[in-house]
Amino acid sequence: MSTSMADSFSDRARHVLKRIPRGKVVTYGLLAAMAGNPRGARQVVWVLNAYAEKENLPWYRVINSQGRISLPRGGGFELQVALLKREGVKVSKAGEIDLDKYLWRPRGAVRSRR
DNA sequence: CAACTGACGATAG
DNA sequence: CCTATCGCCAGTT
Repeated sequence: MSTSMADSFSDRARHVLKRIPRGKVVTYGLLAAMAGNPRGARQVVWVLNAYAEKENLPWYRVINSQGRISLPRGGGFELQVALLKREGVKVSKAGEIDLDKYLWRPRGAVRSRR
């Protein structure tokens, strides 16, 4: 195949990010894992800062493992909450989101043992 | 090449 | 529940 396949973590992370459905969210760590590096949560942050705006990525659909908004008040928090609510995601005043309800589970990856 | 930087995460107290 | 600390990893300086 082509030799120009970057295949970098950043490329994969951005790719996954674009697949997050409206109204759903993923955690930094989960996104990193889906991109091939379970421990690349911090790289995800880097990717978001580096490409989100440029490539119009749904950066606001990424939250931390505790189900909370990571951005600080006055530093993006408000905007992220607004964008999420706009997609139907309920966000508490403290910035908490119900992961059981909104976490994106690609292809029933977890096989919800019914 | 060493040090630094993050919107993190798991763990310990 | 909360703060502190350490480990991770790629991109920057």
